[in-house]
Amino acid sequence: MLDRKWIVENAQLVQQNCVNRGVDVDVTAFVEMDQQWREKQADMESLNREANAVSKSIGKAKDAEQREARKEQGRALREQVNTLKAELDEIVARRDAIQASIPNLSHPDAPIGEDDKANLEIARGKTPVPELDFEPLDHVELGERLDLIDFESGARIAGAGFYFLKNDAVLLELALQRYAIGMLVDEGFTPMVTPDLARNEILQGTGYIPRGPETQIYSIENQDLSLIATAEIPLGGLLAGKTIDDDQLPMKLCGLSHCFRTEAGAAGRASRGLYRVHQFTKVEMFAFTLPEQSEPMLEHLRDMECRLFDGLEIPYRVVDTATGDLGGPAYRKYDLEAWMPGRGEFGEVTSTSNCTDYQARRLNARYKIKGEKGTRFLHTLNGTAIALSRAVIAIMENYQQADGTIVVPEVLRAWMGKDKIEPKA
RNA sequence: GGAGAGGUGGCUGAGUGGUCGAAAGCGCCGGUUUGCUAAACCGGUGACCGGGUCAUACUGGUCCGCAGGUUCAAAUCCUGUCCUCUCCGCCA
Repeated sequence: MLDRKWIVENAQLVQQNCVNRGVDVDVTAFVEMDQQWREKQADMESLNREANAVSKSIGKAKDAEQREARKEQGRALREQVNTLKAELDEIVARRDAIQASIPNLSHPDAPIGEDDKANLEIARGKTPVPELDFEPLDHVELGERLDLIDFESGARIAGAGFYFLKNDAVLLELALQRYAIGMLVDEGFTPMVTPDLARNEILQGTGYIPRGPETQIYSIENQDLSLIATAEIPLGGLLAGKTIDDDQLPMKLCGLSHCFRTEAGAAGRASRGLYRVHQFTKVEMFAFTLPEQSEPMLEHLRDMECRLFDGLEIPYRVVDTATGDLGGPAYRKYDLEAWMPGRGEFGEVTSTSNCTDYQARRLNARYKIKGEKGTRFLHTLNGTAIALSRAVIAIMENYQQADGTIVVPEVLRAWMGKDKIEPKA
């Protein structure tokens, strides 16, 4: 969320930003409620002061009669405080609800537009989109022919959207994990295998809504826990409620986790096969930084994504996400979209966002500059290193050969122990 | 899963109903002393939300894991919850 005082002081700018992002928020109402809150707060504090004074004087009362009189006075005052407190709570609840729905500010260079159609292609990967001299198959077809993915059994065991990876697909997934994590560790990221579940409090702190009609999140019945949708959740939660020294920043982490998404109502041709599933494995980058470090860090995360996909020699484009497509916490976001011959179009494979202090404020993650007074909110960034399911699609489809086999990308051969995926003899 | 102990400031740790936002020590900051360093000595040193100020000063409130409750008054009593530690059971 944004800082309350800052919103009040920049109401018009905030309102305009909401418009640019296509979010319907009444900032004026927020400002009014904040004003009311401040007034009532002052009233309550002065009543409290009185009541405290009376309470203190009871211990020093001369006799029982005086003591009883003061007790009565104290009771009456506390009564008033309670009434006022109830009103105040109500105002705060409504005010905070508006505050929570206000999205982050947007980077001045982010393209302004309603939805993903306004996204701006800003770069291409090193590998050009190939001209195939045969009709390419999509990964579903390939997976079936080479016995790599068993959607049918996945559906029987857990429902549509679940799958078994088999045979070389498993080796491919493991090779990709090892490839990505290796490269990240070399760049100073601390690798972590995270919990696949998190408390709802942490989900909310990172900006995910655990329950409700539009939720993407699986929650555990009778427990205050949900399955994570991304390692961003536990990694962001790592510093929730904490204050760290500035000399520990920037902090670069990479998390390996499973990701679970309900994907309610998202079926369709474009989400066939592995493209949109309920569970997948992902290597995620995450960074906590000082405010002045976050913009260069976003470029760094994007560069890591490019290097990973250039290394795999997969054609892709980089997209600068439009304001209307940013989602609440992101100040700026880049997506990598890999060429997927089976679909005949680019498909999103990574996404990296600078959330500035928006996420940190909700998480209450702060830093302290040594020798200075006070604390301030960190900046947080996240970026996909490799989302296994989608990277697997890109590899299968781009590396398929006319003879139906799949060549293994050079950089993965050592990890896979082979250079070609072929039908079993 | 069962039994027990405990969660207090940056850290260690005292505090069982009012004089406690909290002793003491450590650490940290400033100073004195001192060939340098160290030591010693003196002083200062929590966070959050308001009011106030150009900014200070000044000032009100809240905070002792978290959430409730009892009371005029809670770090202290009660309930729930989370976490940590020890023992037992179970298990990869």
